[in-house]
Amino acid sequence: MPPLSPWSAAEDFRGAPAAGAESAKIPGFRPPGTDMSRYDFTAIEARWQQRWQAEKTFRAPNPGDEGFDPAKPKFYVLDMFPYPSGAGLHVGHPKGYTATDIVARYKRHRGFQVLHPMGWDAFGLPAEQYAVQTGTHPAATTAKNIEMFRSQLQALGFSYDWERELSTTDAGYYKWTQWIFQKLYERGLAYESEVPVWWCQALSTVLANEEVIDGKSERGGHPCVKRPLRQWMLRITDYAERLLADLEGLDWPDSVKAMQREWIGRSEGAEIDFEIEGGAGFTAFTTRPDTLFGATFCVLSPEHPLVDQVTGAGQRAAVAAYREEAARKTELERAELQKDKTGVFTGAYALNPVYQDGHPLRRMPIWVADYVLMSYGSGAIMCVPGGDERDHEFALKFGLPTVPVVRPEEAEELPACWTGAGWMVNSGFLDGMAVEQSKPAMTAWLEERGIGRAKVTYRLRDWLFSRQRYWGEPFPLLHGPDGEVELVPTEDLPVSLPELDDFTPSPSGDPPLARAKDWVRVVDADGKVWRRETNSMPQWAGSCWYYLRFLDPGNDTAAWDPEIERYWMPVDLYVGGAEHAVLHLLYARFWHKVLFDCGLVSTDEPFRKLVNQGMVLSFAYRDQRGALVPVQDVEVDGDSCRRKDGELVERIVAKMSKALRNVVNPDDVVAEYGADTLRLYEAFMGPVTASAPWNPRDLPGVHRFLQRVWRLYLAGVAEAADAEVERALHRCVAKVGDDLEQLGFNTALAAMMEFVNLVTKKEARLSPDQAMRFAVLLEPFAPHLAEELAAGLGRAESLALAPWPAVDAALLVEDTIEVPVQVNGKLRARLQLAADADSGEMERAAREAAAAHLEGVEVRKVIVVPGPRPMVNFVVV
RNA sequence: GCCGAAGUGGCGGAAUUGGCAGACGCGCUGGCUUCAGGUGCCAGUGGCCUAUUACGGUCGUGGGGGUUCGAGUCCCCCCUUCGGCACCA
Repeated sequence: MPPLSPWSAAEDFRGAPAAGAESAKIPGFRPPGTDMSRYDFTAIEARWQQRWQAEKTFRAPNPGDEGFDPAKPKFYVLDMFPYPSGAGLHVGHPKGYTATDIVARYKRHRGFQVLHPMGWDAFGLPAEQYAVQTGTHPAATTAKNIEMFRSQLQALGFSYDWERELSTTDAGYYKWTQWIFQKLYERGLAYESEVPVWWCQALSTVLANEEVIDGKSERGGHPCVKRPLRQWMLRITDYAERLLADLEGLDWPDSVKAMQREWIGRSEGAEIDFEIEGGAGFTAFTTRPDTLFGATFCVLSPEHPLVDQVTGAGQRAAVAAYREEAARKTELERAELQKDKTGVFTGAYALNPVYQDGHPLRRMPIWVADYVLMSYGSGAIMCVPGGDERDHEFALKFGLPTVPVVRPEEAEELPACWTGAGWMVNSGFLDGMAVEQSKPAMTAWLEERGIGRAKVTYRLRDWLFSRQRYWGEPFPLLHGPDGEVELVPTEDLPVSLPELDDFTPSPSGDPPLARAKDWVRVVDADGKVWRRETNSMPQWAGSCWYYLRFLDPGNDTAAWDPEIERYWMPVDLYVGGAEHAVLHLLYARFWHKVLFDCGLVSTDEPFRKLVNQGMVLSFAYRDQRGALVPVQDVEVDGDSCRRKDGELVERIVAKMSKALRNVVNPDDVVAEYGADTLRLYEAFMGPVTASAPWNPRDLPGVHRFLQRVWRLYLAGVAEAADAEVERALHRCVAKVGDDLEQLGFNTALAAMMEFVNLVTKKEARLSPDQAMRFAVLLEPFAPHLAEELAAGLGRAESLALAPWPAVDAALLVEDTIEVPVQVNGKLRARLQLAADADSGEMERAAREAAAAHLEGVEVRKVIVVPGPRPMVNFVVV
C-alpha cells in the first residue's frame, strides 16, 4: 500500500474526493499554480470568504423563514457597531469582533441558531465637519467609509449575516428611529425646555452633560460653555428607579454596573419646607433630616430664583456681584476652586421649625454660595456644620455657629463635625436615638406637621436630546403658527433629510436644517402652515435600538415583527468598549424599557450579558528630545530600540492614535500573515477583558502554530487512531469547550497548541476522524484554515454547522496520577500511583518516597487529599 | 477624596472549590537542517546556592502582618497602576 496521502481517507466522510484531483496527494481544491506544500493563507482565505458569501453560509433564518428550525435554541451575539470613520479599522476593532465571532461559530457547532449581525452607527460629527470643510456631502463620505469598513471586516472572515447589515443613516432605518421618538412623545417622555445647556462653539452645537468633560467636548476637546437654550429633552429620570433596580439581574461587569448606579445617583432623605422670615419660603432636600436640630444656616444656589426676592437692601450689591461671578465661572473653574468656599449673606433668615420663636437657633441666616448646585435637589440646602464637612468648612470660614447633634459611639468628647453613625444629642425628642432610627422619626414629625416628607432624589438629569446638526435624524415634529407642536403622522415617516450644499448653521444662527426652506415649510390640507423642527437627534438615538432592527432589518411595515422579536431577544452576549459604560448602555436600556411598556418588546432589559473588551495598545517611540518617532522608522534589536540614524529611542505603550503614529492596520497583518493569524493573535493576547500592547514580535508565534497544523495534516492520516492521541484529543475538546463557555480564548488556544505539540512530538498522524474533529475545534478561531482542512478530508459542505465533537468522560480519566508529597508544606517527592489508589495506599507510598525527610522526626499529622488533584502532606516536628 | 478593576519570569500571560506557581506563546541560549534565511526542527530557559553522569537546597506571585497542615488564591493594613466620579446636600 502506498503511503497515505493526507486526504486519501476522505471517502470515510463524504464519498469521493472533490473533483480536480490531478495530484493524488492533494485532491479537490488546489488552485492552479499554487504550491500546496506551503500554507498559502492568501489563496485559502480568499476562496473561503467567497464561498461563504456565495452560499450564504452564515445567514440566520428568522421564524417563518426557510431553513428555520424551531427546535434549535437561539443565541444572539452582538458587537457594538462601529462608527465608520475615515481612518478605517485598526487592530483594536477586531479584538472584540474576533471574540464574538469565535463565540458565534462555537455556538453554531453546538446546535444553536446564531444571530450575529453587523452594521454602522454612521450619523455623527466627523462626516459633517468634513462636509463643512470640503463640501462633500456627509452621505457620500459615509458611504465610502462604510465600503472600506465592510471590506476590511470581510477580509477577516467574520461570520456575520451580511444580509442584515444596516446603517443608522438609511431613511429605511431612521424612519423607525423617528417612530420610536413618536412613542416617547406620545407617552409624555419628550418635552421642550429652556434649560442651561452646554454649548460648544467649535462644533456649533449643544452637547449633553455626559458629552462634556471638564468643560470640554468629549469629541475633539473643544471648550464649552453653559447657555440657556430651548431644547428637546427626554424624561429618562422617570425611569431612574427601574434603570437602577434592574441592574441587579444583569450579567454585566461590576464596574459598569457601579458606574451606572453612580450616574443615576439615588439618595434617600426628606424635603423640608422652610419659611423665610417675613413671607416666602423654599424647600430643601436633605439626606439627614435627623440633623435638623443642628441646622444653623441655609444656602441657596446663586441661580436660585428666590435669591433676588430675599436679598436685603444692604446686601444687594454684594449678592449681585457674587452671582455674576458665579455665572462667569465655568463648571471647570468651580471644580478647581472647590477647596476654597465662597459665599455671601443675603440678609434674610429662614426659620428652623424644630425651634420656637425666641430660641437662639430659630433664625437661620440665608447665604448664597456656589457650592450649592441649582441642578441638584431644589438648589437650596439646610446647613448642619456639626454633621456635614462642607457646611462645617463654610461655617468656619464665615463664623457661623456649630451645634453637634451626633455623638459617635464610644467618644469621650463631641467632635466639632461628625458625619458617621452614633447617638443623637442636642436634638430634643430625638435625643438618645441612633442616627438610623432618628431619620424616619424626624421625617414622620415633619410629615405630621405638613412641612416635610420622605423624598428620593436622583443625580440623573433628563436627557438633552437635540443637536444643531445636519447629519442626524430629523425630529418627526411640526411647529404650528400658534406655537403648537404636532407629531408628523406615522404614515408620513420617514422625515428624510433635505439635500443641502452648505452644512454650516444658518445666518440666523439656526441649525443647518433651517437652510432647507422648502423642507422646513409644510402646508397641511387645511392650508395651515407649519415649520419643521430643525434640530436633529444626537448620535445616540440610532444606537439605542439597532439591536432590535437587526432582528428584522428588511421589514418596511414595522420596525420589527413581534414573533421574531420574541424568538431572538434578549441579546445573549454584547461585547464592546468600556467607554460606553454609561452613555450608550443607559440610553439603550431606557428606550428598551419604554418599548417594553408600550408592549413592543418582550424583555425588560436588552442585554443579558455584557463584556467590555480591553484596549489594544501599541508601542510608540520617543527620541532623546521627547519627539515622537514614526514606528516604521524604528528598528528593534533585542531590548534596544534605535531610529534608523542610530539614535536610541524610548519605547512607550499607549493607545493607538494618529498623533503617536503607532496605529496598526489589520490589512497589513492580513497581507503578511493572513486573517487566521490575526484572529488567533487577537484571541491569544490574553483575556478579552484585558488591555495589552500589540506586539508584532508575537505574530510569528501563532502563525507558526497554523503552519504546524497545516504540516500535520499534510503529513497524511493514520489508518487507525492512536490511543494516546485519542485521549489527548478528548482532553483538548473538553478544555476548549469549557474555556469557550467562559470566553477563555487564550487558554483554549493553548490547549490546542498542546495537542498539536503532542502529536508532532510523537511523530504521530491523526486518523481521518480525529483530523476532522480537530478541524471543528479549530474552526471558530481559524475558520479559513479549518474549512480548507475539512475540505481536504473530503467534506463537501462548509464546516460551519458541523457538530461539536463529543467528549468521552472515560477518556478524560488518567490511569495513573502524579501525587506530590510534602513535608511541612514543602515539596519533597512525586509519586506515580494508580488513579484509583485509596488514601491508605497514597500515605504508604508517600511515606516511602519521603522517607529521608521523615527520619528521626515525629509525624504529627498526615493530610491526604485524594481525587483529581491529589497530594500528601506530612506535618512533622 | 470616593467607587471599580488590576499588580505573577526579560515580555504577553496560565493556575476549578486554598492543594506541584510560571501552562501556552514570544524572546533568549545551545545544537541540527538549509546555497541562503524574518524558514523548519531538537534541547534548555524564575533568582540564588550547591552538584556536575542524573541529584539536591533555598528564596520567589507589589510590600507588611494574619488564618491554615498548606495561601498567587482567604482576612487586615499599606504602596503602585489603570478606569470612572468628584462640593450631589
